[in-house]
Amino acid sequence: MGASIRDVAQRAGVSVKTVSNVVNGFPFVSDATRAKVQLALTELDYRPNLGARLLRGGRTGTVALAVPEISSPYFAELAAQFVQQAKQHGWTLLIDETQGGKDGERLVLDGIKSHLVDGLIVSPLALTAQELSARRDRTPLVLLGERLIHAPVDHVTIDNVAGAKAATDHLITLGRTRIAAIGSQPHISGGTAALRLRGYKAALRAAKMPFDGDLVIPAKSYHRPDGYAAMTALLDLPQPPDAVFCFNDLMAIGALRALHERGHRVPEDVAVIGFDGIEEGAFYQPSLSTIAVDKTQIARLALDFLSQRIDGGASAEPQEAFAPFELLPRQSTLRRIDPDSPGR
Amino acid sequence: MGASIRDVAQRAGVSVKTVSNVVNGFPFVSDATRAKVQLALTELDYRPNLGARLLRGGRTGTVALAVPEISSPYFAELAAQFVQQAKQHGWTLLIDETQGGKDGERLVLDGIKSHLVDGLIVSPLALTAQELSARRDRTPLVLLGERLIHAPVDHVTIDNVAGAKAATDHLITLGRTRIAAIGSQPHISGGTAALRLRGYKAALRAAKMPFDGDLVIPAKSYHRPDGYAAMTALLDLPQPPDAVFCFNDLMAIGALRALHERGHRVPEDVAVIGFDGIEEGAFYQPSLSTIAVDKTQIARLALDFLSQRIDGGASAEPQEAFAPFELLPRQSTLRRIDPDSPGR
DNA sequence: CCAGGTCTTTACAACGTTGTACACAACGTT
DNA sequence: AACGTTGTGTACAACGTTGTAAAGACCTGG
Repeated sequence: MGASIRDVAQRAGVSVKTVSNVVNGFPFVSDATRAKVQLALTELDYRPNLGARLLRGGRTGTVALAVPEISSPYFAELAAQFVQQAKQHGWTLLIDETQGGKDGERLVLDGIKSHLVDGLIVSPLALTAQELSARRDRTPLVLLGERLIHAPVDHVTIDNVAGAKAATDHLITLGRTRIAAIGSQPHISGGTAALRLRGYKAALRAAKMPFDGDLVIPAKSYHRPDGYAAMTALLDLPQPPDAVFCFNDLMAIGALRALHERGHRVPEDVAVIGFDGIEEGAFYQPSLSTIAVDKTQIARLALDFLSQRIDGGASAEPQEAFAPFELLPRQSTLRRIDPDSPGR
Repeated sequence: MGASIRDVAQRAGVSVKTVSNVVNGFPFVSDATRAKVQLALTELDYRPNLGARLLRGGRTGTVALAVPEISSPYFAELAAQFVQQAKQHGWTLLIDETQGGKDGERLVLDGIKSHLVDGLIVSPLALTAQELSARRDRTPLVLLGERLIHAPVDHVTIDNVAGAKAATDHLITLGRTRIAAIGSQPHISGGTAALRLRGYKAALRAAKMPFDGDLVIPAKSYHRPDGYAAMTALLDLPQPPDAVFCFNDLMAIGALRALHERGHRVPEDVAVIGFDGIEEGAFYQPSLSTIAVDKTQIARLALDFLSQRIDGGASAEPQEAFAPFELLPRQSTLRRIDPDSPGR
């Protein structure tokens, strides 16, 4: 066991409370005693017991981020942003993985480790607004992503409809006429997939282009193999598309892979654009055009919300914020292009 | 505030200790009282206060994993393994990022959040054995990676020399004669880079091939742009190589990108192999040959060690374990190959 | 020299939990 | 009838910290 505040007090010849005051920077401590205590503090290598502090009603200085899948580049990069930004708030970030299932998400929300974290940021995939409202735990919470947008909880997202529309518009501007979409999720309403599909449709409508249901391929898990399979299916159509909007970058990379294997040129035969802006896309061959979401902003906004909640800006209405996105046209859509210097 | 054990006791009409006994599965509680308490427990939605438990000397059920960079695919995939395996031990995993610096690593080791975690797994980049031994914190610790191999601490790694030799052997078997290496770190001794370089040299020696220092390019941070820059430098040599062994997959992908931009065919003109076995490599164009390390095993071994330490297999000598690796030959080295089905 | 203030330090209680020690009942054995 | 045994429940203290309240030290001005 390490030294307790009691040991320090004894060594410095003062009361425990005085030590506590020094440790916590309480202003009214004379320089003389402060020095004595500091000395004892370092001599004994004192480290406050977080358990006791926590019990006393304090903060742990820890916030948790729960994502569906930490090995997915988008979430890994997002988590990295959160780690850094959290540091600036003086927080340690605890990263957890829900594995996309209801159970995992409910577990986190129900606060397995409640009391251990000061706040919670969750990127839900499966949970419904109903289940969310039923939660008992009182830990401050911020949601990420687009589900549950009507839940009574702070929420950070991006404008998925606008992003999807921008992606599709880009393909239209290039003169493509049969534009496919990969990643719809017909059985889930109100989710990211539904919003991106809406943006896709809106762009087609605005350009007075017909909507062809055969060109919309559903996907379950948004990984590379899903994009690969979807693209394969599209190429098997009697009339294959000349452009594809994938609802995330990972599927876009799977699609690019399928196109190459089947001997189609990108972007000449088929243009491909993704969504997310993961680093992997910038270095892929060809480099992947994408709608890059501002992960730094997402982290910043979410942590600001959380900070407010924790510091007791209590009563306030649930807030919502939108992080910006950016169209990054790269080789997978731009025909004539000098090899852009990688990394961008 | 949630209900405390006191509230439950009152409602059930028993003492607090009895409630505690029920909660913790203490055997000598009659079925009648047990039922009463259970009822009160669920009615009040009781959740034990971890702070108090912790203070009382218990465990938190949390272990921390500290990696240099969570956004790097290798570490993200590794972390995902740890999350899952930790779940099987009944632990929650706290992921932290040291950002590769000494300060970050020392901070973790010195136990900012000591008392909060039952154990610690650290993948050190910068810390020396000396600094490690000086640590005061008594939290059980397991190291990952190859630095500090002589420190008095449990350690999980892979045989980097053998892995690097296997990679280089593979290139030699293909008949390559000018084999470059990307990723040396001349100023750091005993680290991963040094070991992989040693394996590379051993393979050359065994094949009676000359060692050419010009073909060994140092790299600082092991990211895609580092591989890109290194490959560019190699191609500018009067006698460029016909094969490259990159010390990790990310740099290999950067190298592939550079080769493509300069119009070289892979593997016909230059064969490329990486190290790590990240998912990204399987889908790259061309798919990346690699030495795939068994991340599942790494996580399992490390958590087993930690489990032993925590459960007080105290006195035991520091242990060391090696996780297996596997040569995965793919398109970036194999000349004639039907497009291998992606994902492997 | 004292009242009243400011600055500094302290004793005490409380946070919620569990280990220890003990009380009490019910039982079977001498 | 007295005894130990076994099973079931309880009171109390302690873990390390900090908020509260109040005591002590030291000033200042009347």
